[in-house]
Amino acid sequence: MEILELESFLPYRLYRLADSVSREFSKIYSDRLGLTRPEWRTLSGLGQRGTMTATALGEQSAMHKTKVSRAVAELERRRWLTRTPNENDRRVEHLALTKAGLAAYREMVPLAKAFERELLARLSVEERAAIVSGVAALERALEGKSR
Amino acid sequence: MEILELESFLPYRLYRLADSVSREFSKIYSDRLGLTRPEWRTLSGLGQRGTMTATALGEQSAMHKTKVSRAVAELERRRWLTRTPNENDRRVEHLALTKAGLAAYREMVPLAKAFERELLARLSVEERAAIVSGVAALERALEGKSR
DNA sequence: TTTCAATGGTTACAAATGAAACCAGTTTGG
DNA sequence: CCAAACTGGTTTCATTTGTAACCATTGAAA
Repeated sequence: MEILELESFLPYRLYRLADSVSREFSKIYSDRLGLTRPEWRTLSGLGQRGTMTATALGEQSAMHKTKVSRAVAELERRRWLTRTPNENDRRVEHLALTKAGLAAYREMVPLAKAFERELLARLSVEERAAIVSGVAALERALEGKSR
Repeated sequence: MEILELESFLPYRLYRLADSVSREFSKIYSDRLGLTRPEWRTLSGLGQRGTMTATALGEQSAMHKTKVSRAVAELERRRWLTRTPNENDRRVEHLALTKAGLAAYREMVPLAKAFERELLARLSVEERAAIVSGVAALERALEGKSR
């Protein structure tokens, strides 16, 4: 009978790997700042780009709009971001970090970079190149088709 | 000010990629058999190994024991698996697929393999080698440390 | 204009999840 | 023996998630 070896099945391995990395990383923003993943991504997107609409945030960070909506609401509650209505189109709001939000972002950036660095430091030069280019290749392969 | 580029941040890319692949693949077992991911993994684990305990299932397929418990309950409800109490240790149950469960498994295996094949077919030989060895390298790097 | 489809964003509801408490049963150390 | 401490597995409860319905506004078409 034909069997499937789960441990070698790429979708499974990929998911498991991502999950485990993400879980590890989440300790940083969760333990430290009490953020959820959508909240962290929102903080990160706004920190990086300055000002964005909720839709743009969702596109940049691959989040469903309800996730964005809730994350934004929570960060607003903490007074880490503010909304500014768009003059021309009153459906749209521009989101930006406050001083406090920016401070949190600034605290996170070096931690995130260190995390990534340390993760990659456990690999050899070739392995690092392999994972980076392999991921990039799969990303390209999925463009359009998925999502 | 130091910023973090989310789109290049490995944990994010990995998660996004895995999520997208997994979502795509889930259509197969979800649309076709109405299974959730934990259920699919349970089916797959038992199909592959024949008989397992819930704990073993959780280890093999990286699932929390509550997920396993619920997935097993659902597959049992469908009469796709049966439980047999362990003689020596009455806390333990051995799980195995029924005829119907096996039939579902047999239906899934070629689909899963085709999915993986088609995904990899979009990559060049080098890219395929890169993703496979990169993932393997990261898996090794995480052994022990995480989870 | 008025209507109708589309868009930005929020909300309501149901399902999936994780943490912790729990219930057997089992082992270990006095 | 007997009382912890432990283990396999389930259940409860609070939180997170996704889908779909929704509201307000805008743009396009008639």
